[in-house]
Amino acid sequence: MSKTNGNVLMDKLVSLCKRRGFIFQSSEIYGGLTSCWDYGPLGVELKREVKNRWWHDVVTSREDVVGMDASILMHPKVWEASGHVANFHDPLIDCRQCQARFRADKAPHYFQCPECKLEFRVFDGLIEVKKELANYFPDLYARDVNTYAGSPCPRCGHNLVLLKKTCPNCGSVDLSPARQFNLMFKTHFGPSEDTASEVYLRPETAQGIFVNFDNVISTSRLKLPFGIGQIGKAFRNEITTGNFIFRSREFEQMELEYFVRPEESQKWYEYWVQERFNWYIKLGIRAENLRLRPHSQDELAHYARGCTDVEYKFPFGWSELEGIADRQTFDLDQHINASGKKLTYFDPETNAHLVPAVVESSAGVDRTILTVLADAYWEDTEHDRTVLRLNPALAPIKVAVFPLVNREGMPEIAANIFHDLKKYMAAFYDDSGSIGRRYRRQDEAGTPYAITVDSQTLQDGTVTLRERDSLLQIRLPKERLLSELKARLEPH
RNA sequence: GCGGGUGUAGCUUAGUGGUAAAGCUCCAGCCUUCCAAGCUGGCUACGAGGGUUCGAUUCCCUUCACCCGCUCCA
Repeated sequence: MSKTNGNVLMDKLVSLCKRRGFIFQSSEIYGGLTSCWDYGPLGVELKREVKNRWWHDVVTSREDVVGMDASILMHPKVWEASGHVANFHDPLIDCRQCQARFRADKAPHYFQCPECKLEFRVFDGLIEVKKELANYFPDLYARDVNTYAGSPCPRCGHNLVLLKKTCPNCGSVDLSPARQFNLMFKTHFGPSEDTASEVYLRPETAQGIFVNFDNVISTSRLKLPFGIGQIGKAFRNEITTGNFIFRSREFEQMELEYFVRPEESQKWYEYWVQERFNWYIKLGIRAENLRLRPHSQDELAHYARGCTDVEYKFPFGWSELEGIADRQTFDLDQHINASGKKLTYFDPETNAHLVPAVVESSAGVDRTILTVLADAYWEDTEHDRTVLRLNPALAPIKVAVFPLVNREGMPEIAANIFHDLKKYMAAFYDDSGSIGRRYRRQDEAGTPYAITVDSQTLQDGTVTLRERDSLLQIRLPKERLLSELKARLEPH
């Protein structure tokens, strides 16, 4: 799909979301706030349905998973132990020549020995030297590029100097200094703004699970393997935001940390990759728009043994929805070392303590919402209507109730049906304008079913039930509506 | 943050140095026996702030937001 078409589709989606009350720009009356979005009356229902499905499928329906809900503000040491303080930033450089922006360590670095004039280039972690000098560099993969300047020349032992850095795009040396971007939000804990009170808004929910590991296992009688799930907000000062709700600075995650015996982590990793992929299929996302993308070896964090993304084919291209990672014992080890506490599992089989490995599944709520909306968006040219073909179980409004015309008691009968159904599901009553207009409105909101009271209802008590996607109608006694709808709305 | 593009009603567009038009949507009615029909009436806009000017939506500057790219991830 061309970029232009993708943009058009995204624009239409953004427009529909606003028009129908799914998603609004944050603080719109003040001009908006970059990358922040608010969920309106329909959007919040859709979001709740998505989160409820996850919570049900990953937590409550499983015997081996429990949930929790940690505070967004946590002790600053959590983020030192997790590695976020040290690593959650990227020094970036701008090329003044071609305007390219790149990570500082991606810029080719030229080093020279001032004594013997040995020269070499480090590019993307790889040392490049003339063949005849190769034996001075037995380890062709560089250490951190920043450690070469001042280190001894492998040929003569004098200290190397950094000759220049160049733009990986155009080769220019006219580069801006590297700038640090800390991706964590800092805020003040307590009313006095001294540095001692600085804390972070969590950049992920996972750490709330790790730091509560001991609390949970000592109160929940869990046996390996077991998982702890959490849904909650996370905050990151992303350098580049955009694509509607796809990448924002405040977002919501659905994370599962699944603890396993270290020797079984591969098995469970594969299990969860498949499980999570299937979850999106079950949500009703078309399989041809979903794929799994295993990370290559050089993409992996040093402690991770495997990582696979679930990707969706958005109008703007394939992008990550969720990451599933085999993180080994890294996270618990870090907190064990930093806190000095024993975050271990007592294994009754071997009568010994062990640190479990963890398989993490980290999904984006907002990205799932965007996926659901993009996948459901359909322009039905045959009937000249726009339809959100949402999975009925996810739809913000499950059923709309209409009187065909506003007379002969039809509105009263329809209103009674509406009130009865509203006790059990999100229902919507509408008696304005033509019947066709009312159907169209609900099509755009993704309402899967519409009930219409007509003149035959006055005689035999039956009503029509219209299906959103097929436009087919069945007629049934109004007493049977509730059981019929309940059956149809059951998630499968 | 840097570069490029965009910004008039909910949406799509028109227009002008003298404070703005239309279609659709929406709201209130009328009329209507099943898919955006018709009739009447109504609400709603020049993203924000400065400057130039007698007067700025229009010209200039700044700013904000959105889109694309660089980058990153949920």
